[in-house]
Amino acid sequence: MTERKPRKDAVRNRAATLAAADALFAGCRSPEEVTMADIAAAAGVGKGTLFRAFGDRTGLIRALYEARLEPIRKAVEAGPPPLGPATPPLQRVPALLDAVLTFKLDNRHLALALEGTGDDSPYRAEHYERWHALLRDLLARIPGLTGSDFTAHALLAATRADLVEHLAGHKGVPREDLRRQLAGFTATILAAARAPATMD
Amino acid sequence: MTERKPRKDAVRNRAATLAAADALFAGCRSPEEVTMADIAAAAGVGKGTLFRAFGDRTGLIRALYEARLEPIRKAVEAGPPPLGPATPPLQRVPALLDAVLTFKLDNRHLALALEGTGDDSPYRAEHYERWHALLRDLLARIPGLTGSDFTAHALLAATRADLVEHLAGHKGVPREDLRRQLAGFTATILAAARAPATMD
DNA sequence: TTGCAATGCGGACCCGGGGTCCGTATCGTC
DNA sequence: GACGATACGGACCCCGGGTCCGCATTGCAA
Repeated sequence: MTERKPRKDAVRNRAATLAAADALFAGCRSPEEVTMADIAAAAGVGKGTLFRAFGDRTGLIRALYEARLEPIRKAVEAGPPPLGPATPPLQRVPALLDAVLTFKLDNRHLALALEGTGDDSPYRAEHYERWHALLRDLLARIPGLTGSDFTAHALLAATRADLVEHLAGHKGVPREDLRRQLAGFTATILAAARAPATMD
Repeated sequence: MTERKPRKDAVRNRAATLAAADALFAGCRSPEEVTMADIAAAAGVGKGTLFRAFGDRTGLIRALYEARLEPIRKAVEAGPPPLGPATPPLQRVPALLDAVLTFKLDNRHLALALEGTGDDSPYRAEHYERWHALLRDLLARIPGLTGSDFTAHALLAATRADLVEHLAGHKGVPREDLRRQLAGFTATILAAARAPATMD
């Protein structure tokens, strides 16, 4: 009912804008130095068009981000192990976190831009909710683990875009090292499930 | 040599500005809606004075933040246990993290404002470096724990201002609950030191 | 007390970027 | 080919961070 098929030039412009924005963000040190006018110009489009299509800056970035995230989302929702739903929690949790980390490594600019919008916290984004809920439920199914809700938040916090950027970008930690570190950290927590903590 | 004693009105204005800024940040939902002009007006001071005293917006916020942080810093550097240097790592690490969390709970507005400046990541701030180095060294002294550097980052990430705000502010998690959750999480990691993870 | 640098004050001003508006061009249909 | 609906684009507005410079205060010295 509220479904109006969009005009052809609209879709083309939308695609052009996304491509241009992606390129610009990828080629800049800080997402802040990419202005909306830049993107419009690079896409060969007027600013009005850009704002009509995405609402505002955050909308544009979010659209880019989710487009990139799509394959991973699918792999998680209905893919083969170790990411897919048929995997037991003890293997799936590390796989999920590694997927998130890998994604942020591959899309540093986007993740940074998204978290850096500043209008509201990244925790209100729906994709964060999804990741968190999934992780929490998996953790809850692991016997011996308590505080799955907070633990899920904490694990995801270890993959925050600016932390990844700081370690991989600024400090020069190699990709595989970072993955190993996160895997080790995750394993530490999961291992504790079998030898429950005594808060002495 | 480069030490010039400041004029009296300068110190008074500086103090007035800090007080006004603190009050304004405390009374607003989002730090973004407090403008420099607002602060200047509330302090009964011109914008020029404000920028002369603190350099820029980040400088002001940082000054506020560090002033508030001072007592904790001292307690950590040369205070009694469990925060002081005489405490063995297994007790001091949880104490430190709880202190950080408590501080952020008590100064949500400041912490949010500081992380939200957006000009560069919170990981470049010197106080972050201090916390991280201290935590890392403590963790390194715990036998059986590996990856102390990353673990320190991850633990601190669990106390990020916007996460705290999301849980305590938006989701309404009570203060004591949050502290317990973080304590539990920390304990989980420390406990794993005695029963090392087998990354099967 | 008065003179005189030096230091600080303040608010008018600038600038750059996000977001809007509306006359005009394009699309798609009849 | 014509005409309503839809989208375009860039001039325009607004607002906030940061600057500048003529003027006031301070503090030292005579």
